[in-house]
Parts: sequence; C-alpha cells; structure tokens
Amino acid sequence: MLREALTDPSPENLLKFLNTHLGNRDCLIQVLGECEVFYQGRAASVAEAGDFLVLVKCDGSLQVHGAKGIKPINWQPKVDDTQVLIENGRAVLLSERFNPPELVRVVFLKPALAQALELDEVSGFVLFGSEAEMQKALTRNPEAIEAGLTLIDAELPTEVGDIDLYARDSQGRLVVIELKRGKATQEAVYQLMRYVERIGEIGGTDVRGILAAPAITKPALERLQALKLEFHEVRALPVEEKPEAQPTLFSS
Amino acid sequence: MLREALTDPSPENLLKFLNTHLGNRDCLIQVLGECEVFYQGRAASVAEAGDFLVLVKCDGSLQVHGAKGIKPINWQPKVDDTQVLIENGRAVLLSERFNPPELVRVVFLKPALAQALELDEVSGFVLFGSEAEMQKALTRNPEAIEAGLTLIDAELPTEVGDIDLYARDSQGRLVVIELKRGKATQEAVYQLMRYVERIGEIGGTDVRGILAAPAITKPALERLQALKLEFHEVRALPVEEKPEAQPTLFSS
DNA sequence: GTTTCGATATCGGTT
DNA sequence: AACCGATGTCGAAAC
Repeated sequence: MLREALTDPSPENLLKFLNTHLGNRDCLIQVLGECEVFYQGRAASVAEAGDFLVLVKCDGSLQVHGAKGIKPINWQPKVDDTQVLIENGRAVLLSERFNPPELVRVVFLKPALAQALELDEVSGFVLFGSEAEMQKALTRNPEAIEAGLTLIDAELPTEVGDIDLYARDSQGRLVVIELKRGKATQEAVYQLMRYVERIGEIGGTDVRGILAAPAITKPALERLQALKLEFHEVRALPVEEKPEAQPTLFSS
Repeated sequence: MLREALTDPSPENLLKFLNTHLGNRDCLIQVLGECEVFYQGRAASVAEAGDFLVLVKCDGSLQVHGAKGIKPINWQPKVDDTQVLIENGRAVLLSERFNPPELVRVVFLKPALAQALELDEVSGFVLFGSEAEMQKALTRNPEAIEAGLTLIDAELPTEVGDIDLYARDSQGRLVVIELKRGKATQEAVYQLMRYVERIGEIGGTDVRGILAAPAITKPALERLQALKLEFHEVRALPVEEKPEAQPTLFSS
C-alpha cells in the first residue's frame, strides 16, 4: 500500500518524486510540511507559510488540508494540467484548470514527508435516502403522500422548472408536488408556488400544491399556509429502530 | 512532523494507537488500508470492502477518501464522540454526532499504515473576491453599478429574504439590487423578483430591480427581461491581466 | 438552537 | 459546453 516514502526530501528529490508518481497516475500522493499556497481563479486566495497536508489523487484532483475542518483550505476538483518545478530553490506544485481558468500554486518550504500510496479504486458504494430514491418510492406508492392520489407524471418540465411529481387527487383536482429529502425551507415553498401558478396558467383550475418533506421550518410553513399550499410529511428513510425501546418476549 | 507510524498493525496495536492520539487531540491521524464504511444519519450508506484513506483531524472531524474525487465517500464534519473498539477481531472506528444523529462506522479489515502527523494550526489565510467583499466595494462606490445611484441600505431584511443592496436612482425611484459573485441563474432572478414585489407591496411604486453579477445565463436573462428587471455587469475580482497581450514600449 | 444564505461550492444529469 | 437542481451539502452570521 505504501509505494514510496521520502522524509525531509531536498527540493530536487521532491521534484523527482512528484514527477514520477504524477506521471504514473496510479497512486495517491501526499506531501506533509510547511507550505505557502496561492489560488487564482473564480476567486483568489493567499495562505501564508504554515503546516499543510497536500493530497493529489490518481485523477489529478488536489486538496490542501490544514489542521482543522472537513474542507481543504484550497483545492482543485478537475485538473487539466499538473506541473512541478523548482523556483528559488523550492519545489513548487502547479495545479491548473482551463475552463474556468483556475490555478493553485503550492510552494513547499519545508517538506517533511512525501508518500505515494496505492489505493485500488472502490466499486461497491450505495447511498440510501436521496431525493431521487424518495421520488422512485413515491412514484410506486403515491398513497404515501395522500390517499387517492393518481400519478400523472414525474420530473415534468415547465417554463419555471421541473415539477417533481404531478398527480390528480381523489376529487379529480390537479396536484403539484415538490419533494425535499431534508427540512423544507422557504425556497422550496417559492419553488412550489411557481409550479402551481404555472399549471394554473396553462390549463388547470383549482390546482393544489403539496410540499412533501420529512419536516418544514416554521417560517416556511407560515408562508406555505398564507399561499394556500399544503405540507405533507414523508420520510427519506424508514424511522430508525431503537432496539433498547423494543418490547421483547422477556420485558413484556 | 511525523509523530508516530505503524505498518500493518494488529487490531490491538491499531486500537491503542488510535486511542492514544485521539486522546491527545494534537495530531492529524491517518489510517490507510482495506476498510468497510457504514453511515447512518440524515441518509445512510454502505461501502463494501475497499481501499481507503481515513483522516481524523485534531478537531475530531473525519473523512474517508477513496482513490478519486475531491469529496470523501463518507465524512463527519462535527463530531460529538469518537470511539475505537475491537469487534470480531477487527479495529472499528465510530464517529458520532448527536444532533442531528449521525454515525460513521469504519471497520479496518487490513490496515496497512497508521500515522500520527503534527500539523500546527494555520493562521494567515485571506480570500479575495467573495460576495461580501463585492458588497463592501459597491457600498463605497454604488456608481460602479449605475451612475447617480444613492445607497439606502444593505442586507435589508424583508418578509421574503434579505435585500443585498437597496438604493434610489437619479430619478428618485427605489432600486432593489441582488448581487451574485458568479454567473447569475434563474434562481437569482426569482429571488430579485420576490424582493421587488415585496417592496412594491409595502410602499414603493415603480420599483426597479437590478441583478448585478459578472455574467448571467441565457435563460435567466430572458426571464429577467420578461419580468422587466435589469442586469448590470459587476466583477468580483479585477480583470486578470495578460502580460503577453500588453503593449510595451518595444512592441508599440 | 433555528434559519438563512453564500460557496473557488461539487456533482450529476439533461439539453 | 451550458444550464439546472440536489447535496448526508458545509459553514458562518443573524435572529
């Protein structure tokens, strides 16, 4: 798993190391040590000399991590060109993207550790509880939103955006449904409002709007009600079971 | 910088290693090797056995990286409790957050390398070109949006959200300005529309709305114009100089 | 603690 | 390539 490691490499050795493994494109490269980091692109930033962990993955993506926080202080998700050179006796990493033009420049002042790590690509990853999954489940079973609902369409395109679910209720009224996997906000209410208005314009009379989500913020609920729209609770995931609270043969 | 490293640690040694450095809270901890990762919280996920790089920073934040991509496959940004234990002869890392309840569980199947890295906290980081910076610059110099503009307020709260900039034009009309640091989308147009409608309701007549951004998407511009709103170009950063295109004393 | 909004958001899908 | 919407978004500020 550890292909190669250098401690306290000279700029020349670090250059050679980085060029070798960047060229192979089969290792995760990391350099730990004191660096300066510069970024210019959609925004711009400067990080004064400090300790950072620099990661370059097989796909060329770059992230520069500080001591804290989940997010890197600088990064480059899609890289068109990576170069290493020596400037003023220091190894410098340039990570560039062409469109939009973005450049991250890492100057290695005191590299302490450089490693090339083998990481086979991962295949089996599954996520549950996404909005897409909710939509599929509710398409199969619209009754989970309201009894008597008949689905007409999903992802219905309109002038003002795509309607998540489009249905008719038990009384034959058109129903526009906006889905959220998390707590619904005012933004979702306005989204729903636009769809309901649009459906009203192009044909429907007495169009209902339902915001379907596991929860809703207080201000969003107030606005929703003021607009004569509705909230229905639906869950992205089955409610978590709490084994310690379950009655058993022995406790009952 | 490299405080401690173990290669191919036994479950017991890995447990001891993790407990020691998690307790000290002064190192970035890395474990490289074959793992399974489970997550349950707002959503849920399963990653089958595969090669991962697990990072735990001093603040307890956890990220599990695969071979590709800027984003970890699983993560925990705010951690309330981290535990290590041995289950079925394997070291297991539990990273838990209480509110909302979220749990990441990493099972180390074949840990190849465990390292504790010293990273002093970084201080000097500056970002340029944020929307906040744009807003400050335009507050000092509203003429950059339009000649004769007089600022009334910034971040003005309304029923439908906060207005970035609120002004009066040379003819005394009220102007609502929505600021975007990047290309403006339809969403920004609707935001602006809501603000203009709201200001119209509570007092103004003939209220103007300006979307100020470095660029706007084509559909957003069409919708904006249909709504009788305006687009004005403003930049988050000074236009990049291209030295090779600059006329010089010699080329001219 | 809740809500809102910006972000170098990133990412994936669709046109 | 441009555009749009979801994200376990994260993160900070305002309330």
